[in-house]
Amino acid sequence: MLQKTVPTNMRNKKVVDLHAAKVACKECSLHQLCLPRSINGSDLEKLDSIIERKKPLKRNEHLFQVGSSFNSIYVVRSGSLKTYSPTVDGQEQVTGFHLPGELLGLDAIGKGRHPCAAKALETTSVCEVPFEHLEGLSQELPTLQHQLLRLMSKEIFDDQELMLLLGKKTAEARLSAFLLSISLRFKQRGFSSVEFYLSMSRNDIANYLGLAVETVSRMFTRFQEDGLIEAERKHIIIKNRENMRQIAGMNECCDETSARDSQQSI
Amino acid sequence: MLQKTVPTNMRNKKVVDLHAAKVACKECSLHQLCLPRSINGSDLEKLDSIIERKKPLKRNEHLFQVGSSFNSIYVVRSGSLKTYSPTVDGQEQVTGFHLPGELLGLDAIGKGRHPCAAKALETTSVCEVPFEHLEGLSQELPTLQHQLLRLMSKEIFDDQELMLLLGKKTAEARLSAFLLSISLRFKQRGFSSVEFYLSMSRNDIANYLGLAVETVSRMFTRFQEDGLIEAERKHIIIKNRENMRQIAGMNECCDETSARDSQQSI
DNA sequence: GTATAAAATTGACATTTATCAATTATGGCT
DNA sequence: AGCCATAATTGATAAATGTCAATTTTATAC
Repeated sequence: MLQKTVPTNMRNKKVVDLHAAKVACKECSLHQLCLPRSINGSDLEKLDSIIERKKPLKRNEHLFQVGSSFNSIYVVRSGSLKTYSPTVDGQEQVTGFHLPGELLGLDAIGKGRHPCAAKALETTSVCEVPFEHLEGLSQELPTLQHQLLRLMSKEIFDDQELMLLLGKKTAEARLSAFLLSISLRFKQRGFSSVEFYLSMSRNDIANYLGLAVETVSRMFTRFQEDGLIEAERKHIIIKNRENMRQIAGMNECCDETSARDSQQSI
Repeated sequence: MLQKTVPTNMRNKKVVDLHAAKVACKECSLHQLCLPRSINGSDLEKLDSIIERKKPLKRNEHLFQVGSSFNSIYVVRSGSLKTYSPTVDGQEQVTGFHLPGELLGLDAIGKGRHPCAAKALETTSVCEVPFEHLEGLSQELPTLQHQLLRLMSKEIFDDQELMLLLGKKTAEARLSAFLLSISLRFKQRGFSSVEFYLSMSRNDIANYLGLAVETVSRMFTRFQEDGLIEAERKHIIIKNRENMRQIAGMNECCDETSARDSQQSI
């Protein structure tokens, strides 16, 4: 049941609004969790039976709030969300954006409470995976346990990359890396990596990258002047990926690595 | 076997150089992994049998290098290490410091290669836990699987806290939060949270916090002028924890939460 | 114990990015 | 379709932190 029917035109690489996109199961991060070759049909049904589908969230609705008790992890099916934590001074820190096929809630296992909130950036639907059931099933199915550990490890790895960005990079390097990251993730989901729509505001981007909105806005302007991108609001076209890589301080290998990894698991 | 004999004077809260400290097993992050109440004697032996003790590392020796293949996770027994990733421009980004009882290598599970290197900051000994065996044993022992997931979740959570620090906080807030974090971790291991020795250089601290060495040095000076700490090189005494909390932008609850969590698991 | 290298500190200055303020554009709603 | 709140852009200025350079202190090696 997870492998939602996907219109054929969605499978082709084309500009697509996440709002309308259903992720192909083959691209879904749960692919290895729910459809690994090593799991046979009846085991698959077991997994399928523990997954609950929630009714779609509207824009700005919360999937979970800060401090709410942790019961399930979630997988984005369509749309997108941001996760954010409150800071003492009443602000918020955006900790991540979540596209179809990506998991939410892994940071809550330890304490049993969600340290961040998750809010839909657009109309969004998710699969809910009750954690107790997932743990139980992982106990039976070694490949499922393995995949779960891998996905959590990937999360740790990705967070460390972001730490590097926040700690060491200039504003233009941060924005460039951000756009390339989004581009790659679209590509991995079978959509165009050259032309896409951002579902988050400039404010959210700035917050995520540890910059002021104004700085992000200026960087968008500069990138256009320099012919790196075309941007009209949320509609982005990557014009010169190679230069953007250099600005982001990425060597080609980074991109390759990520791409390779994604084929393996996510 | 993991519960290494600890001199009684080490169990008391006193100033201690990590160099000489062996973590008490009760404080060890592997406590729940290797000695959970729900695991009986024979199961415990199974776990014990898969753990290998490595000969101590000397200062500046590597536990693993960037890109080396991932086979085991490691737990610090005594001493301390830093983990760091190379950046394109030949610099490095310090991604973490690891005190006795803390795990290393969780970020490598996903790709099967270590994305960062681990280097001893002083004479350091570690337990090596072959990952395949750990996975296999987790398959048998639900509590072990659960604990492993919890520890990975905690790592994700901690990384997100650091992201917040790097993205939103001033230099003084970063250093203050850093010192409080170290202080708390000493406390959790049964050592003084007021007076301790840092095993890392100012350079490493600056790198970790995304600051210039000079800035860190100036902040140390300012903290002393303001009576927040006494610092002579690596020897630190916390004089005014409450003010430091405020500067770090932490509400009291943060500290509590961390402390509570640590009792539960780490 | 002395020489040498490495680490830490301090000051002067440059640069980046944040902040404040004003304007324009956009999207949601009736 | 038009109004209003929100989001985005742009400019001017200020503040924080980085960079460069010099000095002092500490650690390491012979």
